[in-house]
Amino acid sequence: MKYFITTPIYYVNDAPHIGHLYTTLAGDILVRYHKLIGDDVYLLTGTDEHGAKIAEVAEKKGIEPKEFADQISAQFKSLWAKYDVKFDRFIRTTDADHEITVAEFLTKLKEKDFIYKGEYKGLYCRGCESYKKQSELVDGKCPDHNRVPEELSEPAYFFKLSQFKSQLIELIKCNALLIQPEIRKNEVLSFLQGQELEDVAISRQNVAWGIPLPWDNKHTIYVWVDALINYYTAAKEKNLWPADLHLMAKDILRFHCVIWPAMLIAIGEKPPKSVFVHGYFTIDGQKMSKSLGNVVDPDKLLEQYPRDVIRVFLFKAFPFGSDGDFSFDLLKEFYNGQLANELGNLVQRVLTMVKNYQNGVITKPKDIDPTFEIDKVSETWSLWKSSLDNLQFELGLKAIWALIKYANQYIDDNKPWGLAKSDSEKLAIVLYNLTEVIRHLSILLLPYMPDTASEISNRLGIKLQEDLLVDKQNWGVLKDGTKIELSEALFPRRG
RNA sequence: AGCGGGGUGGAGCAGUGGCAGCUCGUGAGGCUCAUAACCUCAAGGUCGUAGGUUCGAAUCCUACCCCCGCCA
Repeated sequence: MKYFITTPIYYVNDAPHIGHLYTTLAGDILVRYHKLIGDDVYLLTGTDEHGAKIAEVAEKKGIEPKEFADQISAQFKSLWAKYDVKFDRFIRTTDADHEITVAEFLTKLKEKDFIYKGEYKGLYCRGCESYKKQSELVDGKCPDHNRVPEELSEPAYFFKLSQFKSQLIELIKCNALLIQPEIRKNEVLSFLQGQELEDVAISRQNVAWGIPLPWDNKHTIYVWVDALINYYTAAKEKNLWPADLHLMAKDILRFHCVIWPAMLIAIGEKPPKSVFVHGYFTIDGQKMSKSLGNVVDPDKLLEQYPRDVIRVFLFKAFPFGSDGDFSFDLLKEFYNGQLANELGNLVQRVLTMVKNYQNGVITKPKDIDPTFEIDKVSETWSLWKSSLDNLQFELGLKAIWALIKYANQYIDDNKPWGLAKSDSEKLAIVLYNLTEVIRHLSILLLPYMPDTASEISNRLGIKLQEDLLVDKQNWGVLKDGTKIELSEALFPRRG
C-alpha cells in the first residue's frame, strides 16, 4: 500500500536544531516501519527558501539569497545523512519543478475563480512573514517577535479562504482530515467555529525573493503558499497524492489544517489524509532560545553519543505529541540504565553463555520449556505495531523494554550457569529461547535503532533484511548450528 | 491581557469515572553468566486549593492559587 509521509520543509533562516531532528526522525522511523510491513512508503523532507526574511539575512551576510539558502539547505541535508534518515526526496522551494508546480497551482486557483485582486492594508511582521491583526498584537507589537509591525498598503491577490469554513469543519469533524492528537483537532475546530475566516493575501509586491505570480510578475507568491505546495510538487512526480501523513510541530498547525486543505479543495484535489502534531522541547526546563544559548545542536549530540542512542532516546523518553524536557543528565541516565545495563548487558550475557557453554553455537532443541511465556513476545509485537500505527512511539518502546526485562528475569530464574553443570538439554532450550528473544528484539528495535539492529543480527550470525517482516515475526527462526560472535559491549557504561 | 500546556511519593513522568502506576534514587536480600551489570522484596503520595456532580473523582463541573510556553 502506498504511504506518503512528509516533514515540514524547514525554513533556512537558521541552522538545524533538535526540533527539526525530532520531526525528521519520526518520519524516518515510520519509513522503516512501513517498509517492514511491506508498504510502498515515501518520505519527503526539504527546505523552504523564499521570503523577505531570507533576503534580509542574506543581504546582511553580503551574499545572494540563493547562495545563502544553498548553504543552510546543505546543512540540513547532510545532517539527515548523519542520522541515517532515509528520505526519498529532499525538496527545495527553489527547485525548478517546484517553481513550475507552484505557478500551475496558482493558475488553477485563478481559473477556478478563487483568486481576486484587492488592496491589502495591514500590519506586517517580518518575523512571522505574515500580516497581523490588531487583535493579535500586544502593546502594538507582535507577541511572537516583540517588534512593531510595519504598516503596509499594497495591491495584492487574495485567495477566497472565507468560502471554505463549513467544508473545513465538516472535513475535520468526520476525520476525512484526521488531526492528531485530539487536542490539536479541537484547537483547529474551535478556531474555525469561533469566527468567520478571512481571505488571505497570497502575493506580495515588494518581496523580490520569491516565485513570481504567473499572470502578474510584479508580484511574488507569499512564502507560506509557496511552501505548502511543496508536498504537491513531490507527489506529482510519483503520483502520490493525497499525502497520508503530514508531520509537524504545533506552530504550523493552522497553515496545514486550514489554508492548505482549502487550497487543495479549491483546485479539485483531495486534502491530506492526516496531520500529526508533536510537542516542543524545553532544555533543562527552559525554553530553547538563541539568547539563552541553550539550543541543542544535533551535530553536537552526535559527538557525544552514537546516532541510535539519540534516535531511540527522543522517542522513548517523551510521549510523541506532548512537550518534553530534554536534558543531558536524562540522556545519560537513559544510556546507562536502559541501553547499557538492560539491553546491552542482556545481549552480552546471553552471547557469553552461548560461547562458554556451547562453543558459540546455537542449538535448536526439540523440546520446549513450558515456563517460558512465549506470549510475551507476541504481545510485544502487537503493541509495537499499534504504537507505530498510532504514532505512540513511547508505548511500543515501553513494551520492548518490558520484553528485555522479562528476558533478564528468565535468565535469573533458570540460572544457565547451573544448568551448564547439570542439564545440557535444558540449557540448550533456555539459551535458544534467549537468543530468539534477542533476535526478535533486533527487529522490534529496527525502526528506531537501525545500526543496533544490524549489529545484533551480525552477532547472532544472521543477516538483517530491512523488509518483509512476515517470517521474522515467527518463533524459532534461528537455525540449529548458527555460530554467534561475541564482541565488545554494545553500549559501554559511562561514568 | 489573550491563547495553549502543566501542578501526582525525594527527582522526572504516565494515568480522563471504579482497589494510585512507571523510571531513577533510597533501604534490605539474592545471584555470579554479564558492562560493579541482573533478579527479588520494602519504605515513600490525603493526585495544587476550595466547593460541587456521582453509589464512586487524580480523572467531570465551578471558582481560585502557582509554574511554563507562544522565533522550530
